[in-house]
Amino acid sequence: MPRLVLIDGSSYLFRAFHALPPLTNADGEPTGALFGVVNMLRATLKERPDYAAYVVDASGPTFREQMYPLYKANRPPMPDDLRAQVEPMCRIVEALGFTILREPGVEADDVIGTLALQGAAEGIDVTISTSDKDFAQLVREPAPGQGLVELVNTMTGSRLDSIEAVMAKFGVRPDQIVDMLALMGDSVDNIPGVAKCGPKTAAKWLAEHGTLDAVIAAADAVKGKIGESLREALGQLPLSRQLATIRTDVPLPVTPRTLALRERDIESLRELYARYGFNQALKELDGGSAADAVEKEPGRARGSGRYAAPVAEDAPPPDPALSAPGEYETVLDADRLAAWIGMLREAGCFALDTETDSLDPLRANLVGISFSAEAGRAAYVPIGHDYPGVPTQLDRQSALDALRPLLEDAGVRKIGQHGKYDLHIFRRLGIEVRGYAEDTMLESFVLNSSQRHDMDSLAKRLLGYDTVAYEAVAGKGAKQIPFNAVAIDDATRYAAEDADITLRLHGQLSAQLQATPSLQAVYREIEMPLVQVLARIEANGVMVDADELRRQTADLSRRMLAAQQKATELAGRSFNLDSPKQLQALLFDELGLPALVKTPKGQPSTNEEALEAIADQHELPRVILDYRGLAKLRSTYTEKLPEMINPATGRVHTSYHQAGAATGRLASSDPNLQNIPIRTEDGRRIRKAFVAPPGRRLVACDYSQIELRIMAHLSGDAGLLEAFSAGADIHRATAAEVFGRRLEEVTPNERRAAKAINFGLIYGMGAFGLARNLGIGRGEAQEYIATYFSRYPGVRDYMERTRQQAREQGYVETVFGRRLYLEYIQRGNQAQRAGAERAAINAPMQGTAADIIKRAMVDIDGWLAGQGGAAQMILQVHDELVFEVDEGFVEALLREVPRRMAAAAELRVPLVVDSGVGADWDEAH
DNA sequence: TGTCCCTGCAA
DNA sequence: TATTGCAGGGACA
Repeated sequence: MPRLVLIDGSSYLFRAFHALPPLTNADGEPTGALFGVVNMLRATLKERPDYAAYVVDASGPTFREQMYPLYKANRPPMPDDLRAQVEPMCRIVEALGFTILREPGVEADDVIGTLALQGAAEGIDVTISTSDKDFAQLVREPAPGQGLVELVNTMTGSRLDSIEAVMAKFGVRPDQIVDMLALMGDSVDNIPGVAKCGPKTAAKWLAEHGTLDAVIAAADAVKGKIGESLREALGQLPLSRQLATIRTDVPLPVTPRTLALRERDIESLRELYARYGFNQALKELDGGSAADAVEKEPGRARGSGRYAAPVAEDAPPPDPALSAPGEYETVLDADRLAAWIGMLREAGCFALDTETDSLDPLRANLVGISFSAEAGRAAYVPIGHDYPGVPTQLDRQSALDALRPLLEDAGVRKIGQHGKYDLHIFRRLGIEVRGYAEDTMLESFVLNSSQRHDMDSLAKRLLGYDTVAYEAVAGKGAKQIPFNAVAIDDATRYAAEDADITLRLHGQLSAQLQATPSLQAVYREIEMPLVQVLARIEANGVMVDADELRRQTADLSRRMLAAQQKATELAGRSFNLDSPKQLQALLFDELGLPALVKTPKGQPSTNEEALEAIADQHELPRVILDYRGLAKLRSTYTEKLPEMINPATGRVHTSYHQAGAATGRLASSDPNLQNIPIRTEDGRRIRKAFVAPPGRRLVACDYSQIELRIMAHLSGDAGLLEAFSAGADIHRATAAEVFGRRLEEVTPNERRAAKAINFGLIYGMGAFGLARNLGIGRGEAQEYIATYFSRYPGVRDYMERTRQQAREQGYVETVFGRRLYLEYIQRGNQAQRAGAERAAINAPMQGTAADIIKRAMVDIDGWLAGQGGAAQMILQVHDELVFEVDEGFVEALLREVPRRMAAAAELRVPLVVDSGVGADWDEAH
């Protein structure tokens, strides 16, 4: 949605004049207010509004003075030092590309009010940039076809973007603000009000009566001194209300659409900045073009590259404050720590980061803590540095004890970058961080999941800033030293910057999120609540029977050896069975077997499909296939999992990546517990090693066919909806439709084919893929697909709509509004576009399923918190949740969890949850 | 030592 | 020429 920024120029000028020291340039001209305003405007430009206006008061009387001659009568004349800055300010504002508006007869407020409502009505999101609280009366929430109206105060960073936010700040709704202002009066503007009535009283009355008129009507009933004051003021109140009302119907020579931001006039800016001594701004002008060039390098494509960064955003101008080193303090004594804690508490919101000696949050030791509540200012508290000659640091326990009340205070909001890591560190030190409210990694993920979300990338992309690389302070590769061996001065540069940058990133990212309420909701209602849930699951871990795995390793080893001997015999020479390259030479060159499958690089493939294809021509391929299956299980699972047991807990703790999969799914690593085998007998045995401790059981609950159900919901196809509503076996029902059978006539083979079709549809399959999967001809596969679509026309239409939508807007959405941007859908080559279309088909289903289970996890976690530790969530595998449960609590859990999972979304088909109980994961599944 | 390639496990 | 991931071993610079 386009955005219009309306800047209340007069209010900023006054604020900056009084807030900043009386600076002058080399010629002695006053520049303080100018400096403040220019910085504010450059910050505004960084957010790249589509339209912008800088609104100031014209000279001469306004309608308010005609209405009430005493209006603003006691306002002192503008100081000369300020007056002198007005003209240069206008020149800079012009040169920056803003339109300046000055309307005689009305105040700047009325011009802003009029444009704001016009803009919102035209579907433009409007940001009013002001330090004047009276504008709260204009706040509007977005409606269909209409933009929102929000307030920001760039000086303080505060933002009022919803009715709720206004309520929180003033205790009344935006539409009650004028009534409140009338009751309170305003001594600065000389608006009369009720004596002794401040915001609290006004809000109380309005909460009771709703409107000023109702308060007036009920005035006789108000008791006490304040009641007398109210009755005395009655006559004045309607006038006060009128004076406080910002007009929204002023005839203007412009409309929002005529306020497009102009190209900035570099030459004039250079001259003006030089004249007034704005060196940082000047540097930005000169450095800007170089930074742009750097940023326009293509982003690193990831994975298949079917989607990646969407429209390459132009590099933001580098933050000038970043070109100078930030004001970073090393905190080495208790007094400074106390001072910082006081500051952070006062700020109410700060960025937090920890430094440790390991990447594994369940093993890492705390080395230092950094925080920042103001851009450019940050502190680093070293507490675990350890090298010859290290300065005296704060004692770790006393530092933690000092920080604990702040960190555990839910009323003080913390901002982090991948804060789940820091939550683990503090939890292991006995501190439960509360008020973990913002995570820049997740903000970035929700805004555009296919970009990178590490801090270095974010800083580069959003701030045009190169962070101090970890390698620069700790070295890299074999020479890397643990962070506790890094010199404290270097550590401060690195760690304090992390907190500083996190805070700045949040400023940008939260503003971007505000612009899209659906994304804001995904972030606020799904991702942020999930952070603590995932941290708990990771901390719980799962019990693994190492002895069982060792027995399996021995068994696998024995069978691998036999296969190896057999293979050597068949090949007539020894070779490395693990080497695709050697295998390729042996099979296709020496033995002359046909190479029917190619790798993506064009080499003859030795993968399963290729070996199966030649298994009837030679004995060797079958032996290799057997060997491979065994080797995979041993190297990836039975050997590795025992090594992953955390000695401190005796359990295996995976790590869930919340910003891992572009569709919104979680990913798991170290170890990956989302790909434990199940399909073969040998593989399934590994699940027997995932066990419950004595007195407990494992309970597994999984969604039945959730993605197909989502397809039914999204497509609205009558046949599919009916099948699910009737509780049918969906693959059997599909087979009956496609093959023209009655349900009971469907053969196992037909059901298998139907299942392949159903899954293929979820992945955007074509006839070629289905043919290969089923081992049938392309023509036959095409017929199946055609028949499927004729039986389920809603699905066909939905797929076409989705492609269309993806092509037109560049992204697709889940039921809950999560987006996946598809860069290559518009500008890729043929293959890339086709790939992007398949991803577009898949993402709404996969992503909605991810949204649903995430919601269920948050809900269930809340429920479990009240169950006294009788059960814990220990695994998530995309459509399945696994719990470790006291034996006596199993029944209760089975009553509650499937119900809550099924209730996590209201679709046009029921969500069905299956569950199982056992001593190990295999039994429970 | 770091990186790419091939392979294969899960939903 | 079927989606999303993680990870192992080999090969090579």
